[in-house]
Amino acid sequence: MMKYRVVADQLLEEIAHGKYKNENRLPTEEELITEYGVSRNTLRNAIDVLVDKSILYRVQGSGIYIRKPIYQDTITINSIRGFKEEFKNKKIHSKIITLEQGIADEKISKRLQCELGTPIYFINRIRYVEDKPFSIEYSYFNKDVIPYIGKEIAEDSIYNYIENDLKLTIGFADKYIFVEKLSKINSEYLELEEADPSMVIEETVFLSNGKVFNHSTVIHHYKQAKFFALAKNW
Amino acid sequence: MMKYRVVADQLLEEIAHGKYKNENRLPTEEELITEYGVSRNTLRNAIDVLVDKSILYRVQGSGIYIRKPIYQDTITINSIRGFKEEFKNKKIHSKIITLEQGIADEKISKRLQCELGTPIYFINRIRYVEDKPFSIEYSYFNKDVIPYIGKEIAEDSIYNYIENDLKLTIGFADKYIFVEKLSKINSEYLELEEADPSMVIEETVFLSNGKVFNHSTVIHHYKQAKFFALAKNW
DNA sequence: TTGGATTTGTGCGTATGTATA
DNA sequence: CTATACATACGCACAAATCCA
Repeated sequence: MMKYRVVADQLLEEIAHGKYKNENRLPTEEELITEYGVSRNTLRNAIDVLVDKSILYRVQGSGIYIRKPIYQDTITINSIRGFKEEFKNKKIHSKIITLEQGIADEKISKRLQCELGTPIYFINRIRYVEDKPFSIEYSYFNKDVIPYIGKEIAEDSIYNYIENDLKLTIGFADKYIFVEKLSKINSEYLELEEADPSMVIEETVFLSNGKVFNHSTVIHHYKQAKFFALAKNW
Repeated sequence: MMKYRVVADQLLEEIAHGKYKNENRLPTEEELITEYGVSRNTLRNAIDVLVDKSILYRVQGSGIYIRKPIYQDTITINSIRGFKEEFKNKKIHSKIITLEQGIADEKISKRLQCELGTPIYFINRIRYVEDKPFSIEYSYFNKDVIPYIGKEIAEDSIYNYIENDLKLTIGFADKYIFVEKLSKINSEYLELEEADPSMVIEETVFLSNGKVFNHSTVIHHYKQAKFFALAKNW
C-alpha cells in the first residue's frame, strides 16, 4: 500500500474518531511530517486525498482545517462508488429485471466506445435502500473486458467483483446529469406516478487504463435520492 | 502567474487548436519537461489541472491521453463558475426580481455560517440563455465579506466583481443537488407548468480562506439545464 | 500600521517503484 | 524479459498568504 494512502486513511480514521474534535485545525505540515515519519511530498499527497473528499481544506499561511459536514444521506457525485459508500450502514439490495448477453449495436458501441458487434452484457436492475425503491439501472458491460457476470454477482456488487475478483482497477467516470419525467414503466418500478420527476445519471465508466467497460443509465427516485458535489475554482 | 498554470493554459490552448489532433497521446513527461523548460513537479501540477478538468487522463506505464469530449452544452458541476464558462459564447442575461439588504435570521446564519444578525444581501434573479429562462436563483451574500452589491453588478456577474474588483479569491463550493416539483411561482418564471420537474442546486460558496460568503438555491429549467461531472475512484 | 514569524504553495532535483508495451 | 513511462517518495529552497506582537 502506498504510504500517502496509509497516512490519508489513518488521518481520516483519527478525524472520524474525534482526535481533533476540540480544534478544527490540524497540526501543521511540519508536525504531521514528524508524526507520520514521511516526507513533505508524501504528507501533502495524503492531505490532497482528504481535500478531494471534502474532509479538509487548506488556507495558505494559516493551516489545514477540518470541514464540518452539512449534508447527510447524500450520494457523492464525484465518487464512482457513491451508492455503496453512502449506504454501507443501510440495508441495500437489488432486484434483477433483465440479465442477458448480446452484441453492441450502433448506440451501445458508441457509448461503450467499442467496435460494433462487441459482445456485451445488458443488465436492468432495481436498487432498494431499506426495502424502498431507490433507482433503476440500465447497464451495459463490455464482455471483452468483463467476461462473465452472473445473477449472484448482479444481485450483490458488480464493482466489488470487478476489483476484487477480476483484479481490474477502475479509474474514472463521466457523469451526465439531467431531469426527466418518469415513463409509466419506470414510475411503477419506483412506486411513483407517471410523469413524476426523476434524476437521471448517465455514466460512462473507465478502467485506469482508459478503456470503457461500463455504461449505465440510472433513474433515481426524486424523493429518496439526494446528491453532493464539491466544486473547485479552477 | 504560477508556472504550472502557464503550462496548463498553454497545453490546453494547443490541444484546443488541434496540435495533437492526429494522435490522442501527449508527448511523454520527459519531452514536455524539455519543451516547456520546467521541472517534473511543475509539469505534473500542470497536467493535474487538465486531468481535473477532464481534458486529459493518465495511464501509468503508457502515457498521457487526450479525452474525447462526449457531452456538449452541459454545466460542469465540479466548477464554481460552470454557468459562465459554458455559455460564454451565448447570449446570457439576468433579470432581477429582488435585490435587498437585511440581516441573517436563524436559517440564513446557518447557511452562511455566520452570526445571527449579520448584515446580508438577498438577491432573487432569473437567468436567461438566448432569451429563454434557464434558472431562478435565490441568493444570500454576507455583507461583512461583500460590502456592496448594486443592480448593475447583479445584472452582470457578481463573481467577476468579487474576484476582479474586490480582489477576493473564491476557493470552493459545496453543492447539494436534488429534484423537486416546481411551485406555481417558479413555474411561471421558467415558463413551465406547475409541478413540472426541476433540478435544484443548493450551493455554499467559500473564499479560499474558508469563509462562507454566499449561499444560493438555484432552480433549473429541466429541459434546458444539463450537467456534467467527473468521478474519481478514490 | 508594521514587520517578523509561521504556515502553506510553488518549484527544482533525484532516486526508486510499478504498470504497460 | 527489457525498455518505456507514469507514480511515489525523499530533500531542499524560496514565494506568498496569514498571523500576531
